[in-house]
Amino acid sequence: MAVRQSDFPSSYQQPTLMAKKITERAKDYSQWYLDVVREAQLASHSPVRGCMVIKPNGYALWENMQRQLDDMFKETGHRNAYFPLFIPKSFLSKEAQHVEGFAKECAVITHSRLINSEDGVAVDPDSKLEEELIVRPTSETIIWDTYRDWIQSYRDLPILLNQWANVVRWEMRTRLFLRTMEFLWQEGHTAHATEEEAREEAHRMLEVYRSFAEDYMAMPVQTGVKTESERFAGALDTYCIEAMMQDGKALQAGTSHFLGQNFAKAFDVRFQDRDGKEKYVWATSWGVSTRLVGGLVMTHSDDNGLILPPRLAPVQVAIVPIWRNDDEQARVMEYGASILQTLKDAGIRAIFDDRDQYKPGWKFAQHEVEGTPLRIAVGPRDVEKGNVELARRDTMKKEIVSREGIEKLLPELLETIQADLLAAAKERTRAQTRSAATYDEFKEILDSEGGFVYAHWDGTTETEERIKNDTKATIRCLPLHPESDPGKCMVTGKESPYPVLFARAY
RNA sequence: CGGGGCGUAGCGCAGCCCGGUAGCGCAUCUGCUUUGGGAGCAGAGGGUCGCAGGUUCAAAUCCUGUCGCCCCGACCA
Repeated sequence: MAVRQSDFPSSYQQPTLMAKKITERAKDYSQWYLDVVREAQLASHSPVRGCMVIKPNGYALWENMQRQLDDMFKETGHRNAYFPLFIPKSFLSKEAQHVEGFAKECAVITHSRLINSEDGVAVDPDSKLEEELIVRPTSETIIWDTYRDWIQSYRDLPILLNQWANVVRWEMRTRLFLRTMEFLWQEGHTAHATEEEAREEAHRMLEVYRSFAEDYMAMPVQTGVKTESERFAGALDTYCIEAMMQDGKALQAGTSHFLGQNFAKAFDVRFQDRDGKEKYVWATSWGVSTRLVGGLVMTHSDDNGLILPPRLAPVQVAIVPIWRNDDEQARVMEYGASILQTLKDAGIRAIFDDRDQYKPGWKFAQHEVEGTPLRIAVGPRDVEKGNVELARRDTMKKEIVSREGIEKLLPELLETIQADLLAAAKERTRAQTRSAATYDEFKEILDSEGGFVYAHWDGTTETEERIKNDTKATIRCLPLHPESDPGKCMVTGKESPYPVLFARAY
């Protein structure tokens, strides 16, 4: 795994918050989530409605996600590029379903200037734009407008690009990380000569997301394909990864779209193929966002705060020194510093928390609430005996181990924690996944336990809509490679070839 | 957009019903003592009470308006 040495984050020098107050999960999950995000100092609400300030702790986590995902994109042949934040209004209207999907949530730029006024500044009415600009809700349109100029021949294909960017969707109801009006994400946009190749690409990137979620976030996911009503506006097929949160609600954690030739036709992107004929290009797009941070919080954390999987934790090990007097301090500091060096040399992201304005107990609590996977405490007794006290965040268990060999022990232990978190999340998700034979049973499960529910469905949008209205549950996805398991739709009794996955979702 | 809540010190809040010129905890600063699970004592600094009107001798408090944010429901990643 890619690891990086880390010095003490500068944010740690700043005053920290008052005594932590985290609502118990069982009491109010929604409030618990907000409390954890606040106490772990991941993000805070901004002065702007629905937007957030991502604080250093939260951003470091996002950076680790970015770094890993970016490596995975590069490994699958993609390069990064950057397209503008602003999109001419006319571009949005070129693909009919795409417009319909995003029209209701676009920020529109109408003027370019402010003037002085009695209350400070006002919009200068003389600066009205000839063509209004849309703040990108996603970049298909401007990218495909550009691809038209890049593609003439089959030799120009495929184009495999990704961009890291911010996007804006004017949401009515927001929640830190899970749904904000502005969010950070990556969006891949690829162009292919054949349908088969584009479909392969969409599946390849879905697999990248699945493995990232499980291998790095330790967040098990269900993969599948969306129904027509849940499909990305403008896509022929939307593939997704769906994760189950602790409270029994599903989270769409990533999507990969097979766009067919919709955007190629809308933006007139054609190429001359080997056979000399002119054809429209096939497309995909795929993305994950800072929403993943919210998913990570809700997958692993507990009533004591954040729990981070070691592979993504900005700080993997925090070393806390303990002493009583100057003499002890000198010895403990030297001991701790040497351990820090040992860990850094072993490629572990470690910090030595030698701030003397905080007592050890305070630091213990702080590193716990911030989710640091491992804590090492070193005091005079440890110096004398050549030991350290190791504490695991996930299990909250402590043990004394010899300082000798920690450069081997700790990397293994971090991987053990990573594996244990995934196993625990898998087991929880398994327990939260059920099947319902009848509509009554379906409702009963949703109201009592929540979670994923497999049930038969007749394949119509009408029935899907009715279920949503009755129960607030939606079809999260249809299996990618369904095994034949025929039954009757739990609502209409019509034929159903296989069960599909339902849940109430974020 | 409907329902609810909240704007008072950096953060979290009390005070408002019953008007009298602003307080508590944490944080910050100084000093001393402390340090194996969120330290103690003593002292200190810090606030246009969201904004604008109005009532009044007097408004954080009452009235009107306005702006903003958060939470719960209808759309979405």
